[in-house]
Amino acid sequence: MANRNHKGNTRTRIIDSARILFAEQGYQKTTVMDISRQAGLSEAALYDHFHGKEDLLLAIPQLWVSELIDDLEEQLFGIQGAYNKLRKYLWWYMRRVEQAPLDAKVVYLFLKTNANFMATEVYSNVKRLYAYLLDIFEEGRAAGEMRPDLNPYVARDLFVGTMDHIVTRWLLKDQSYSLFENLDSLFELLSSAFRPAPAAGADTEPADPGAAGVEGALDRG
Amino acid sequence: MANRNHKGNTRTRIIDSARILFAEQGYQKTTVMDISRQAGLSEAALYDHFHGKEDLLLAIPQLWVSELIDDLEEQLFGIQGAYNKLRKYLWWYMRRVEQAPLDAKVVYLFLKTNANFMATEVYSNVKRLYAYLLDIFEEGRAAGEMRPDLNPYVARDLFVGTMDHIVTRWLLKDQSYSLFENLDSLFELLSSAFRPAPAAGADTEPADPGAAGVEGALDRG
DNA sequence: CTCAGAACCTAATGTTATTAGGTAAATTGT
DNA sequence: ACAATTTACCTAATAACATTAGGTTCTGAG
Repeated sequence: MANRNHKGNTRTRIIDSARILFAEQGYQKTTVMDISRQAGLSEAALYDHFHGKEDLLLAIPQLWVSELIDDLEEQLFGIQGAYNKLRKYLWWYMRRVEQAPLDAKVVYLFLKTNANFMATEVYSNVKRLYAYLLDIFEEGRAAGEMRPDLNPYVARDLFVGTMDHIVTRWLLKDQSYSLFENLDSLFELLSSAFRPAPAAGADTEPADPGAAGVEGALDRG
Repeated sequence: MANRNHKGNTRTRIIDSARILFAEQGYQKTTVMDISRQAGLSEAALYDHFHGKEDLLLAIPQLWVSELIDDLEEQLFGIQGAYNKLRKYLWWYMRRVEQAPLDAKVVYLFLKTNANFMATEVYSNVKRLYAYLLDIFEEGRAAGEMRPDLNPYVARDLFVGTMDHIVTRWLLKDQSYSLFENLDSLFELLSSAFRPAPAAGADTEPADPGAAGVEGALDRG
């Protein structure tokens, strides 16, 4: 018999226990004893696998996020047009969050605010995920689908900020509704932000940037 | 002599010390001893003023946020047109964050993820702050400045999400650049999301909702 | 001028994270 | 096959905090 020498197995078991407990009760209110008990070992044994509680926290979503990276290219492969890619991106991400709410909770609620997060591999992967959007916006602009004066970084902020906001609220409200509610309407709004200002009747190639027109005298900060 | 009986004075001094330390080193890494020492008293004395460390955390931004509420109406008073109000809102908020980065840091990085936050007075004030936007979008739609099919809640998510994203990054990057960089360009993008789809030459009343047109065969989540 | 209570103190107490030091099973080198 | 290591685990400290007990000094009202 003897269940020793699980190798990587135990590590996974600890991570799984921690993920559930952190997502359930929060990082602070979960004790190391809670986790080790749930994983079926002593506190000290946990420290043979992780440097500490925080190290464990950082380890939880590593696999999930790296899988996201791999899946993203896969999912967008073959889709034509910036808006189509954008839409796929949004639906795909929401689905992935819906499928792994615990990982999402750890990332959004406990990791993103953590001081050491920016030094993490998770962080650099998240950045890559978001950076993908820059290419899409560039493509859209180059193809004339999007406004010629579009700043891809600003566009990304708009897109990512909105997405993160939706996800965060959903997580805080304990996934009590569907992430896809209003998503069509949201995407429609986002899309029109990027579309070129249509110059009277045509639906491609607008000439003038600054064609705002509606607002009048605006005050400055 | 005798500096006893400060009454409310000491409470303020504790809050000020905690605000600085939390913003500097984070909530977890700041000890109650750090705070009480900085405020010039013993740990036990601190507990005569606050129920505990978390209670103290929640108390920090209370004044700031309630001042925001009061100031907002003041600032928007007399401004005509939904876009003008929206712009003022954005610039005003960024300015307030810039002026009180420590409070903003506490709210954005330590409070928003806190489980008890939703039961806080700060939370209900933040909600009121955001709810104000709903009125603006309603107004814009009613006046024909904005698209007739605009969902105010979705519009608010777009606006708030983007704003929060910009602010959060700025805070995480230690305020190393100006919050107002690209703000004009950002506002332009946001505005065009809300503007009615101009039906060939006119600038009011587009008939059909689903008038997306650009994207083709889209997959569904 | 007493007395309630405010504001503060030192010194416990309790809870957690983390470490020391050890044991037995498994693995490795010979 | 069998010493020597290494791995995976343990019990029992230790240490860092948050929080509480219980007391002292000052202040101000009656």
